[in-house]
Amino acid sequence: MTKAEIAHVLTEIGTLLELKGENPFKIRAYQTGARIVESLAEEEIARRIADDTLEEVKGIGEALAQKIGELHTTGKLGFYEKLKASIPAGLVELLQISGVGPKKIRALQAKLGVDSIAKLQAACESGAVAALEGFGEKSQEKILEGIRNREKYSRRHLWSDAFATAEPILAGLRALPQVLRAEHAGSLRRKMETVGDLDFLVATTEPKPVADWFVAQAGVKEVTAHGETKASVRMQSGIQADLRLIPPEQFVFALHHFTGSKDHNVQMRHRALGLGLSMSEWGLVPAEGEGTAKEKAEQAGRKTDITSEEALFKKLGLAFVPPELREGLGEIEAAEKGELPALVEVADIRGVFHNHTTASDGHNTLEEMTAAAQALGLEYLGIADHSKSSVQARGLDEQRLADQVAEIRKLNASGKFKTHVFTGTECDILPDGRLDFADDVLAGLDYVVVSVHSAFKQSRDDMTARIIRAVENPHTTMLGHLTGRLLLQREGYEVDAEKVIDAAIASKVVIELNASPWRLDMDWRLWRKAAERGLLCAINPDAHDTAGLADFRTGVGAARKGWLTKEQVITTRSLASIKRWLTGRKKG
DNA sequence: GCCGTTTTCGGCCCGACTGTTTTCAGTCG
Repeated sequence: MTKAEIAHVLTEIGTLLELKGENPFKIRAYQTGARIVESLAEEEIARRIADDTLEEVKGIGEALAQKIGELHTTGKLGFYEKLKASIPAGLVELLQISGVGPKKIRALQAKLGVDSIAKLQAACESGAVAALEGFGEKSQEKILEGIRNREKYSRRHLWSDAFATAEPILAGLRALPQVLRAEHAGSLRRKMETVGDLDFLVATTEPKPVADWFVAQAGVKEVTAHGETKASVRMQSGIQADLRLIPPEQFVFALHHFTGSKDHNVQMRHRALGLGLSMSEWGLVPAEGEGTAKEKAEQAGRKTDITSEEALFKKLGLAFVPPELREGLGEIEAAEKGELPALVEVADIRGVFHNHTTASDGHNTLEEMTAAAQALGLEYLGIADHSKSSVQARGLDEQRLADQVAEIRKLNASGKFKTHVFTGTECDILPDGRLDFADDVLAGLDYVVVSVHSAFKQSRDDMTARIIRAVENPHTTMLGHLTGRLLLQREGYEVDAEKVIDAAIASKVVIELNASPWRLDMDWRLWRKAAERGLLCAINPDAHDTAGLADFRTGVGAARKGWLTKEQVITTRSLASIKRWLTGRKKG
């Protein structure tokens, strides 16, 4: 079994145990275990199973090590099969309903025999749920509403869509006279590729008018909470937005807390406890003594010297951890040792490769794209239209490619734009790993992006060998979207990323971080280790129109999540440096 | 189920909001 499949089983076990009413900490152990498995390299898991050292990984004990080993070697787990058999399959889907958790599900099953969404709906419609102890009319209504909208409400959203929704809300909050400071938090601030809901934090001494504005703003479909310190709304798009109203002196603690991630926060609290401090969204207070954490924090908050996240981290003996890194994947250890990377920034980007024009499936002409690149301050723009096999995308044949190259050379020579245009292609990787153009055609271009656009259903081994063959072609400059995934729409094709990365490093081929909001591929989780081993990254917007060029900014967010520095991202290099690099590759 | 320069047992983050309650459980983040 692959690590992704193992992690999936561990997560499933956690969910099933939850439905059984098991010890919450046991459940968390499985969830943590799943996350740890995901964070390890495929080969490390295999090695640790082989030499029986899985238990040395923090968070994995005897029981988890045994289960992971069994899954990895046999592809099955007796414990999991039995557990699954003991719980009606329909119970798991009940968890999707907003406001319904494990305890309510167990009560509904025990007293009404509910074991599916259909039965729950029927029970609500007959009024049986409202009559149940611990439930009432409102609960019943809420459950029905949750059933009706479960798809819409549970859906995640592309980071860029979430950001587009959040921006005007944040601006609206900042414009209120009672608001001293407002920020967004959560996975949006951490630049996760998808976002579940929006979190807004406001520092204020007059929370009521702020909450009132928030629940009454345009685009609100439903108000789900409206309290003293918190308000929640459901927007028309189905995305939920939460507002937290915080006294100014506690704002920094809340900002850190609600930025998360959960794993990061657990580790931070643990660290604080080790220093005799209790950490919460309210503040950082002595762990000992009388009173609730909130009471202590309120007293401490008035005289706290911590007024920035930098100071908060410093108090715990840590360097400032940028929000993108707060995933509980080693950032705290690195911050402690002063080994956090200086992350690449949007301002570092000097150019972009892999963009389309009307020659293939783009919506803007070469000149329009170049003008847009110049307006973005980019020194160079790579044009990489599709090759002839991508018929659906009007891929260019040899003649049309030659015409385009001539057009680009003419444009560069004209001096019309400051932005230099590189000639390239997004050359299809054919099912057997050959490229869609002959060597002499490829040799005439400034650079070559190779991508898979067909035969997605090949076996993992075939796909891996296919891509590696393409990567090893001496004319290949960079590999496009490693997995071909479309976030929230389509899984990527099966491929052994580790092996492809090794091949790319060996062949001095760059892998792109496709910055299209739907792709963000290669995934940020793979970048840290790959870059440490020497892989270079190109942040490519894969723009199909002028507006799409700016997506490189979204890509920078993903690159930062992957711990990438300016040096590891080739598109931060100057035009002169890139020209030297491209020429050098041709000679070498 | 995991972990340990306080611990091999007893902790494991903790508070807000809602709806059902008459003092609190469940859910959520």
